Amino acid sequence: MIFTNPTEYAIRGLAELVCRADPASGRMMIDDLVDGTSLPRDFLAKIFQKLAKSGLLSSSKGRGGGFWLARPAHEITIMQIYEALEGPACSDRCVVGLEKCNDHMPCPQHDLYKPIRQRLKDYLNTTTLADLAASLRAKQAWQKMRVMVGTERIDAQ
Amino acid sequence: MIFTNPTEYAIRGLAELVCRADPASGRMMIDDLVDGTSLPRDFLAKIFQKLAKSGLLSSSKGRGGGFWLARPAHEITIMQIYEALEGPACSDRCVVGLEKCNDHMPCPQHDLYKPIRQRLKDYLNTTTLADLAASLRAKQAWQKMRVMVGTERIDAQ
DNA sequence: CCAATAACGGATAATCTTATCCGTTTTAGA
DNA sequence: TCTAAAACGGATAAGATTATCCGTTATTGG
Repeated sequence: MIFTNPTEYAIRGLAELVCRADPASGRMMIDDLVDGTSLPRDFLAKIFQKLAKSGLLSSSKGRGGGFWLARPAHEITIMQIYEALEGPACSDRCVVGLEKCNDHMPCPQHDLYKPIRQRLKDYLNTTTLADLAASLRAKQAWQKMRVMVGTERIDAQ
Repeated sequence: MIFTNPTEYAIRGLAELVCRADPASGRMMIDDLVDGTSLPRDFLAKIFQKLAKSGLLSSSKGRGGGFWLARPAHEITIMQIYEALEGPACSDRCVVGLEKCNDHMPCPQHDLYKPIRQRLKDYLNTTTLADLAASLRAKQAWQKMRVMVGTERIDAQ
């Protein structure tokens, strides 16, 4: 509905990175990052390379290499990830796809949809990787608890 | 961002239908509907056939045939068009794509995004073809006015 | 009843997205 | 300095989406 496949991989991959990277260096290899998850190794590697080029990630080759955030997790927003992968201002088209619709030549739907679009943008702009990592940790703790209590099959999937 | 290409074509095509069909019968042929627009004839025909199968449109073959709304324009919502083409409940996944996330096993992001998703759904559920047709008419009148005043090139696309 | 016409529907093509593969380059540790 | 290891990057494959084509079927007006 909102993100493409690669963008979702990126978000999940980055959240995993923040959660599980070596605390001292913040660094992690793709192979380590991927295991325990269902993220596709090669494809995610390509995506991370793109994120490195766009300046969200840093990387180094060779032994001891890997990826790490180019700046603190609380300074990387979902919007930045989104735009790095799907291009800038990719959320500004007319909702209903009428032709040549923008703020200067609006159709009435444009104005009706505007607050919704704005709300979404606010979410994307204020939610950071730090938040996502916290969410991921919370979710994992939650699942672990459920397994212990033995209710994990009740409403799985 | 929200709709696929075919869904946008459908929305535009249906809005055109409502605006320009024969007022008495509400009926219109694909060929007439398409001209004057940039809508792709054959592809839109396929989409309209799908909408006919799903019960939003009625159609008849042969001479004097064409398409017409199966019920009044104000009773057809964007959501119905959307679901006819992209499947039911297609807007309920976890925003950030964490695995197995739903209302029973939420991640925190799930709850944060919920009101935004709800807002969007409300819009899709309350906006009807009648509204879209009105928007289309307003937009066309607006453009016509601009052409007459001679300012149409100032901020065109 | 015939011919023109319009939607129908299956086949196919084109394009874009998603995914994988593999040789290359870089780096560090032994 | 050599070797193993890791990201890099180009090529390619696989699949899904988007789009077109064309013969078929149904309908109606003449």
